[in-house]
Amino acid sequence: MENKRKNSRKRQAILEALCATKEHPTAEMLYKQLKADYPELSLGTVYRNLGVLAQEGLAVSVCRVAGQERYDADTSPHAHFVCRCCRRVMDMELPKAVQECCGELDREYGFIAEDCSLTIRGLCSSCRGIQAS
Amino acid sequence: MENKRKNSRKRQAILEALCATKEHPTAEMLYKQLKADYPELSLGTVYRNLGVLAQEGLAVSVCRVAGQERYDADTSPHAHFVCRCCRRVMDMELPKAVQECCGELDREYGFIAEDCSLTIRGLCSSCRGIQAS
DNA sequence: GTCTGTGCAAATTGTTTGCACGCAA
DNA sequence: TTGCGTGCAAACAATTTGCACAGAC
Repeated sequence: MENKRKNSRKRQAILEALCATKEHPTAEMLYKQLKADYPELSLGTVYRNLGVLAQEGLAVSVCRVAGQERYDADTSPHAHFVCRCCRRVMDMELPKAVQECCGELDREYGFIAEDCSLTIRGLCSSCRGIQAS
Repeated sequence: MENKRKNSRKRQAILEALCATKEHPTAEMLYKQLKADYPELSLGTVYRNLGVLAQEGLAVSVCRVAGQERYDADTSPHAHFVCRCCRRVMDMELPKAVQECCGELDREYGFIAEDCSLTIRGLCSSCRGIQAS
């Protein structure tokens, strides 16, 4: 019944890298970054550990951008803005009404809300000047 | 400059099928359903036309469930509930605060909001009794 | 006749997995 | 020594794409 997980240096490194950034990296971005310090690291290990960390609640997969999943170690309730031009993912405040709405789902629909994700897509402040369409 | 698109019977059928359901089907679900009436239909055509319809604003890809994208012809602002057990996707009301928040992104962050998606995951009323974990 | 739409199958791509070995406990 | 963790490469699965032909205009 106990947690049989061992301390793995690589899992630790993946979590630390994820905690240290606000970029909401993809598995591949993490892989490339960590490859410098852990030359023998493999992409499969990154995916496997992101899965483990997600199960443990230490990380979440935030949304998909350009076909790739983005990960975040910040599990507090917040919303995300995704720029369709530079593809950055940025944190935003989550309107209180959304959190309240989750609590009311039970009463209103009989649903149990376990996870809530608000994602807004558009153009960020840097890209709005560059791009028109 | 004109719309050079021809009326394609299959594209029409795909859009109609999408309009007629609240199931937020996957490309494959649409394919299987339409295959009855259009035996020569191919899955690639469904994907291609979903892309075209999305570009024209007649359909949207709503969210990913179990690795597959779900599509919707209802492009009015609303939220979605995804049951992790039966994997149904259901419409919900979008809190007014969320729509307001989109309008304020410009002032607050300098972002231009183009699309807003609120997705809540959990257990639906049918599944909550069946499943515990 | 021209040009868009389609079937088909191959290609692409993000992610997962099997296996043998490595390493933490 | 036990059994989780990892590298590697193959497997997978959803989606995309090239090409030749079909059908709408």
